[in-house]
Amino acid sequence: MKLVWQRDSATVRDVYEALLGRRKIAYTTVMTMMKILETKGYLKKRRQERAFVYRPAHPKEKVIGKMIREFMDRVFNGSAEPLLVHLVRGKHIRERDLEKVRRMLEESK
Amino acid sequence: MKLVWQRDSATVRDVYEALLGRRKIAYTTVMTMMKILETKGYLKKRRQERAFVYRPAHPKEKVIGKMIREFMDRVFNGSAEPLLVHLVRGKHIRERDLEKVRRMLEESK
DNA sequence: CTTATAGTACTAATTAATTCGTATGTCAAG
DNA sequence: CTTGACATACGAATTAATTAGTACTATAAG
Repeated sequence: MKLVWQRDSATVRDVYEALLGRRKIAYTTVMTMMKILETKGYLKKRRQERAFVYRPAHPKEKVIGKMIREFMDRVFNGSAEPLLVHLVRGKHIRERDLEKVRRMLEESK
Repeated sequence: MKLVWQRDSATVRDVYEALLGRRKIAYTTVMTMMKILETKGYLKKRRQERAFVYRPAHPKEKVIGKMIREFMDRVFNGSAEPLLVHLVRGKHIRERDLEKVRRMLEESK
């Protein structure tokens, strides 16, 4: 998914070659993965020339939002607050970013 | 895991009965799950009377911290800031909780 | 027309996770 | 001593996810 997002659209070959850099994998494996992502509704495909070109079916923001929500549901029974607390209190986050968040919160007041 | 945390310690039977409330499941299934959690280092067991009593092997905070980090790595390539931004901007979080976070941030300044 | 190439479709093998059954042991009640 | 309740150990069946192979098609080069 990330790879398709980065490129906004990508063929199986594009993704295949990008993945090859990191690990050994078969071309058809990538094909299968992308087909599954398609049937699950994360990618759309469109024939272009000989090959399929895949693009995201939904805006990235939306998908990530859904992932966050699922994570929250699973780990914190759906409430965001404890997650925030962890993030702020733990050493997950750099001081510089904290400052950014402070400002954001001020604005949205 | 959640169930053991809630109880601080639990037998297979405890967990089994708690799960039964939600879905049909076999006693031995729960046993296997807990044994796996043990070999993976999430639970410790200790014989008590006839049965094993399981307790968390690590403090809950620590485990959850690890899960958050893994999630961040996977989804945001390891940086916390975009996750924060999502949480604050999206409708994941109630106004009341936002206020709490604001206060926390002020204090930790 | 033949062949090499790049692609898909379909199927199959592999691996990992989940769920459960059977055999067996222990203890307390009768 | 026998039986029933309750436990574990071990192995196996099931299901889901991941990875890959083979057959077939279209196209462009020669």
